[in-house]
Amino acid sequence: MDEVSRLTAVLRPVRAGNAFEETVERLLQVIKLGLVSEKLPPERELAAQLGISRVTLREAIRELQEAGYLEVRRGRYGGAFLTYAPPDPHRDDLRRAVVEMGTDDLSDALTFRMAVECGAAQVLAATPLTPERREILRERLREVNSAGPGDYRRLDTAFHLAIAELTGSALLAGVCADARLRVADLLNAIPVLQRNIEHAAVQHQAIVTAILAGDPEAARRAVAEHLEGTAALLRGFLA
Amino acid sequence: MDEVSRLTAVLRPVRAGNAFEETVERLLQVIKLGLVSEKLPPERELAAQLGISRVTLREAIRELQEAGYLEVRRGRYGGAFLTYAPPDPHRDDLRRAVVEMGTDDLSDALTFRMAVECGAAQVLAATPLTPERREILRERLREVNSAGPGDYRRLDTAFHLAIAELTGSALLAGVCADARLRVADLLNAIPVLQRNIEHAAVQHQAIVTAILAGDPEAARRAVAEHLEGTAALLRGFLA
DNA sequence: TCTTATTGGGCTAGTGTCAGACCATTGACG
DNA sequence: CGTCAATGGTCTGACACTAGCCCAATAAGA
Repeated sequence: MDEVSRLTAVLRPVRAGNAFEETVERLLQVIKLGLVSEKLPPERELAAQLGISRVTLREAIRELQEAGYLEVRRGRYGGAFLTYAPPDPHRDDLRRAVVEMGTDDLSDALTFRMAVECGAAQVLAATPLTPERREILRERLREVNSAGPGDYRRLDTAFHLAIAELTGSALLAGVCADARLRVADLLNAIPVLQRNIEHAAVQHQAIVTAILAGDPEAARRAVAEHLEGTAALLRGFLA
Repeated sequence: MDEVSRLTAVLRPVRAGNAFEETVERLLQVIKLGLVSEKLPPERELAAQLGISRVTLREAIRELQEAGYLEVRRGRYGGAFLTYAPPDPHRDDLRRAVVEMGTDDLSDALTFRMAVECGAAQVLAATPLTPERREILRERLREVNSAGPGDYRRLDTAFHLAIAELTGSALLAGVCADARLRVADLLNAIPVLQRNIEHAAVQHQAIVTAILAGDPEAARRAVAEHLEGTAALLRGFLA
């Protein structure tokens, strides 16, 4: 590894694409992850949050509207309403999603997710938590445990993101969200089986227990084991 | 944590600023971290790597030239040559750097760095490594151990980034580089004492040993202990 | 000494993006 | 049934950024 290759991580592109494309991507992932339940925030507000102009945001919304993800209504109490229901996944969908993504990108994304989510759990476990924050974590766990089939992915994501957000680091929360977004299409293509949910519930419980006990080692290990399950499943398609 | 706050991580700005500002920032950090030793790559090449036009890159370079970081020479074998030597740090510099950064941002950056670097080490330890990659890691360790006072920061950074890069995840390498960049000014303001170097050398050795032994637990713990030292020092200024 | 490849310097036409203002529509509520 | 606040729809002038091209300078090597 010479000087040149040492620079690749730092001299990566300053911006991923044009503002329009990035906005479409972000909104699409927000929708697919179920992070927004009914309608998007008003355009002016959303544009401000995303740091783009209303014109650009509207172009992105129109794209999603034409693709059938949104229905836009004018007037007071109007907005961009979600018209998206995650399709019932089949095994072929998963294979197609994996192929579409590319093996290198998938491997990259899985490694990335493993690292940042384990890191977040470890840091959170090593942090003194206020009773309020401990309760938030427990609440997220309860939510995902009581989720119906349609809500499961959404609440599972919310649980995992909560771990990163509770560290108080916006940067860390950002990369964890990013890591999730990168595998969202793949996760959506995996059928949610009752057996998997029960298995995940045990692991989620272990994660929360370790964090609340202030045990970074156990927290890290629990998250690693949890993520290894889906990672192994997805990697299986790489062969 | 309601739906709105759950969105903050994913509805963050699509782009940090304009291309010019971001480019200046990136180049400045590359220079300050010592990731490039003599001169920058040719403009056309650098612009392509950063994903920006030559015009924008040239504006950024001119800014850095006027600020005294670079000297630009025309003609064949010309280029943007570094004219930057890290100043001898004083305690006041560190205090000033911490105040300038802001306590929230500093805390965020330290948490972020802890999470992603521990995550990277853990993942790398859990990955089967080719003999070549094992040797690269040992080589980086040797380099930092044999570093002179002027080279220490640079090679220390190279060692840490190598861990992330060896995972093979460009995303992970990117965020680890980013994490380093965010605390670069602060690290540069900390005097490099012989005692600290010796202490760090022991910890570096422990990190490498754990990774080569394939022990994610130990790798994570070693990195955490290593980073906790500087983190504690910097946090001391927050009081 | 001359040639030439490589590099920075500069220009232009075209596109992307923005801020801000104003218009159009809608539905709750008095 | 009218009012009005909130929201999407549209336009404009300005600026940022890009791709591509050619020029100017430089130093190694013939």
